[in-house]
Amino acid sequence: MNSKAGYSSLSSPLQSGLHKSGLRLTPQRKKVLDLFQRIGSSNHLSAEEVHAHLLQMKSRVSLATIYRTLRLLVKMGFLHQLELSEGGHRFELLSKDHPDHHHLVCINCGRTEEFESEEVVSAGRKAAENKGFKLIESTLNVRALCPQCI
Amino acid sequence: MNSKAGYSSLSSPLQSGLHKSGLRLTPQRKKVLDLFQRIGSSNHLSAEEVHAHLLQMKSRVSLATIYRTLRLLVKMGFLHQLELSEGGHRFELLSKDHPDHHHLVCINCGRTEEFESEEVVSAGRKAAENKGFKLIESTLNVRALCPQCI
DNA sequence: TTACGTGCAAACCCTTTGCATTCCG
DNA sequence: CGGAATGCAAAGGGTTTGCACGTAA
Repeated sequence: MNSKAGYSSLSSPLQSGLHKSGLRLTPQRKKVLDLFQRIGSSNHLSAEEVHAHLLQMKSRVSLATIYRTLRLLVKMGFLHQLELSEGGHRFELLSKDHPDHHHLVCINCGRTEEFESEEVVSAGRKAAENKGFKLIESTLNVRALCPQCI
Repeated sequence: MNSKAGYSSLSSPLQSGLHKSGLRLTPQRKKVLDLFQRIGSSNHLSAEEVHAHLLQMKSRVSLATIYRTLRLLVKMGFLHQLELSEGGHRFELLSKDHPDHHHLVCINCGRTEEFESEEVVSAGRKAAENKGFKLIESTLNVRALCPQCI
């Protein structure tokens, strides 16, 4: 039933999420989210890169629409926006089997590794509690040099 | 010998650091660093804000020079560049009595609190070790809502 | 049919840069 | 004096927006 050949014509999470807010499922929105799902959750793409990837698969989506769509998908919780690069943001798929994680970035070549850490999560939680803040998310960015760049 | 009551005419850290590299101590560079020292290490200023603060104290320093100076002071280790705001970078004074610390930011009003955490520091260190990276710095950014904005 | 969404280009914000002039050492 | 630094304005990169047309529901 739910195999590779079968496809879920019955309202994808994206479609139902959109409809709930009176928004529409457009081919462009579908293509952008599909791209992230196809490349997996460990990839971090910039808006320009999303644009380029789609072009490669013969889908011309304007950059303006890509920016609008990325913002929307972040707000809807499908994507996560990273703050790690110097020039511009990057986005990654947010999935259950790939929860709270942090990034180790080589400041020389940009290579990025991910890791998880319960201590970091609890440190963020404690900090928020101490100051009376309501936690939204905490992200640890580790700037470093990768083996090749040392 | 010394004219006024106790002043350190003998080469400030800024001056000696600059001279070591064949660079010069200019009034502009002095004013920017002085500003950060005057407001203390818990303030996070954007380039525009530095510009405005200096104007208030009747010092016109061009924005271009402020950007150049901020980059220089970061490279020299006097300032630290934060990655937390959506629009543009912020800078803070780096001092010994105010070491490794992290930021709790209200995503609504921008209010920022600082905190320290040994667990976070060691989590970053471990992550770098595990992947064979050479650690440079690790910063935890906690996005949250402050009491007033909840 | 009718909002909502798209594409295009212009506008925007933050930051950097080229160049003539100023000025530190 | 000579090279470094400044100020100005223009250029630059990433992102947003106004508007007319296209299109999902």
